[in-house]
Amino acid sequence: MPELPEVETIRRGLHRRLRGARAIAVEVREPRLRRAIDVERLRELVGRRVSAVERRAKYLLVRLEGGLVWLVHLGMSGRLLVLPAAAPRGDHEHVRVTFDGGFAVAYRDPRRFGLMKLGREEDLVELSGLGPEPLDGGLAGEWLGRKLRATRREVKAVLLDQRVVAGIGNIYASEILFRAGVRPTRRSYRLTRVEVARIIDATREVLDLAIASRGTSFSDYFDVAGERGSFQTRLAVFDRAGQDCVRCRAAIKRRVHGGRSSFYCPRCQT
DNA sequence: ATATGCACCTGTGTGC
DNA sequence: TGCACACAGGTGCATA
Repeated sequence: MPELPEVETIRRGLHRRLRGARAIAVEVREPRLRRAIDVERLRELVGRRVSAVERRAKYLLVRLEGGLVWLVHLGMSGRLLVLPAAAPRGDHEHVRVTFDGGFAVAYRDPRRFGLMKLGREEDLVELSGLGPEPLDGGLAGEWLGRKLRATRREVKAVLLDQRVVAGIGNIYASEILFRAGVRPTRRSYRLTRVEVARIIDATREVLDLAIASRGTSFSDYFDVAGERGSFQTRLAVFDRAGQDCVRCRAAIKRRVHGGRSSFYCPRCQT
């Protein structure tokens, strides 16, 4: 479900609510996510205070005093909600961490593709090898440009590769390529310099706009307060097969590749 | 290096 | 109403 804009929206909400709070209880009802939660390790949360909530790619990093990080990935269907401590357990609520101050963070994930662990940052193997953050400025654009020119893969697969650039998923890959005017099936190394520059610009622009809209909610993405995002009303191509292109009125096409759908305008994207 | 298939799970929508 | 099937925002591994 969640890509960079959704995870960033959740990060902001968690940061606001959790900073300075102390965990007082950890309850795991179902440890079997894609990899099982080490429950004993996770219980080391108890008694620790949150110093900040950060994001790396699609991972949330809840920093705790003492140098530990509570790492959460939401997979396809994961959600984090901030609730009153007395709120009833919801469906598929696998983990609940209660904080002083009378509230709790609930992790709900029907498909259980998420990840949750506690560890020192340098031991979190999930974070090593990730590409640069596309919104961090600096050299991320230059790096992405170099990577795009250096591979024969299809450009959409390159954008989805977290080692090349961190945080883009299936929705925003299609949206970025529409904005850049490039078909998802184009071979990356054959892109012109102008096209590469347009992809770099579009990456920033699309992600910034989506964050400003607090993410894309089809049916089941909500932020920590249970609020929907609004970027679904601004999608140009994703999930719009057969509908009119917002620019040229041609019919949007859908293509399936390796089990994943791509959407593009056959007229605007070359 | 690249491509493909599959596995991990549950829920939802569609067509019969 | 039931049933079969396709598909879903992600990742990781095994195999060619």
